[in-house]
Amino acid sequence: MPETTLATEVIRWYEKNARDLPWRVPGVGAWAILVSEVMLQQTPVVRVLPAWQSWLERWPTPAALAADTSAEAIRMWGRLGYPRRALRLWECAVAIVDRHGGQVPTDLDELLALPGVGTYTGRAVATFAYGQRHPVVDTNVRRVVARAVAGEPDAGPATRPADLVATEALLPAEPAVAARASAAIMELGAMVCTAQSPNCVGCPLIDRCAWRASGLPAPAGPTRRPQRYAGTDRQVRGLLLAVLRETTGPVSRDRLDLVWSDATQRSRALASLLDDGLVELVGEKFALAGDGPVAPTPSGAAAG
DNA sequence: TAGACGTGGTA
DNA sequence: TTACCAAGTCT
Repeated sequence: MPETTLATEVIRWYEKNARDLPWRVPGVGAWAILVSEVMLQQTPVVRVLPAWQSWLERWPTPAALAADTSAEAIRMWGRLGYPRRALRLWECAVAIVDRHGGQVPTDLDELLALPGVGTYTGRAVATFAYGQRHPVVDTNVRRVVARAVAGEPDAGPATRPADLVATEALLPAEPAVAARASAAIMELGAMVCTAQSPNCVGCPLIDRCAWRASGLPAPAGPTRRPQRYAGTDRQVRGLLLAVLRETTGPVSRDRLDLVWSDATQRSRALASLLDDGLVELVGEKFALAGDGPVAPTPSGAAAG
């Protein structure tokens, strides 16, 4: 058994091999890190990079975003995917201004209470922005721990409390070092211990990996049903939203009818967008939420 | 807890 | 071309 800990080994590897990602630059604020974490949810780094830059140039603080409309946030989100994240991030900015004086909270429970901030994102912000000691468990970390520690070919489909416990057990005592370890394990999962074809030869854990030790057993079988996209409501929602994103004001139903031939599915998709709060009804027309004719401003003359 | 929720790149 | 996958969250 090696004398060093798993965390020490991975941190050492990280020092040499970490990518130069802008949200990892020392001094980057909590807001910038929060934005990166939300954008990174289910979205590859290469696509987040330019979006993150633009977003922060326009809205360098939660207050700046909160002062703008949710419609602008949804527009700026562009084609990153899962546009509900844009709306939640905007709601998040509003909540940060309302409840925390414009400062991203440091307390984990307060972070977790923010819209769009879940088990992973809350701990990621508390850890990477504030240097606290929390298990930061994403799909990469779960995979590394499942393989290296548990000897299993892959992690389960969702993060469970047990995953947090197992990861916490790997963290060094010192908060700053634990934070480093979390970033390093995540990076290892993203760059080396990948889902598809792990590069075991380049892995710092090769000599202590339980999965490797048991002969790299293959995954049991089809873990989940494949997710189709073409022809789903999801695709129709995307088409509908794309039209609204590219238009400044409200759009007629006739215009939206052009994006999809099946009226039933079209209506269902539009209804779900309204239900999600991504789209709003403006008279007979439809607009991005917050893009309505009258955006009530607290300082405005209108009484309301 | 399983399923919904975008989008685009790679094999 | 199909299938999988990419730093999850919410219901």
